[in-house]
Amino acid sequence: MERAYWLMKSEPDEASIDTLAQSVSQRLPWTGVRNYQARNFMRDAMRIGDGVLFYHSSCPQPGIAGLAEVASTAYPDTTQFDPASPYFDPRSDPAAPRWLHVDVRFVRKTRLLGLAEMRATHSLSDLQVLQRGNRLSITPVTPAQWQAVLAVLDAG
DNA sequence: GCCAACGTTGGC
DNA sequence: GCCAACGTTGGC
Repeated sequence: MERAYWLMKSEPDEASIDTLAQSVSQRLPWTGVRNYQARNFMRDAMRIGDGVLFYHSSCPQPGIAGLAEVASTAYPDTTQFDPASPYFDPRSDPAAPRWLHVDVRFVRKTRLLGLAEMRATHSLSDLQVLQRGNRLSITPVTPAQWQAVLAVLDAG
């Protein structure tokens, strides 16, 4: 299967591109996804080696902050069973975990490609994350969109 | 299956 | 803090 591409949102207060870069293995479990569509992308469509645009959300400067790579297939998210976790889900059955996640590996930081610039750039205008009403924390990116993002990053 | 109420996301 | 948009829940 050929390499696919994704945009994954993270709140930098929780996990930023620097968190990923500075983690021991430069690799983090993408825990906390509690949306079925986003979960299904990880479970059904992601493959090891897929490219990831690391996006900072809910922060002063939202935008793409770096590149990463899918580093595992999907496996159960342990935070769903931890009552102390904000991601605790009392309705999830340990025998059939509801929530899964992949691991993500650091590739490199980029300049911050801010949301306003993304919106102002024609070649990026069809990115799913920019579409009206989109709230998904994980969205697919086409090979053409991936190339366009890299080109815009280089141009800046 | 419908749909109103409620919760969450996330930019501004 | 506001609010648009969308997802989830649960009564019926």
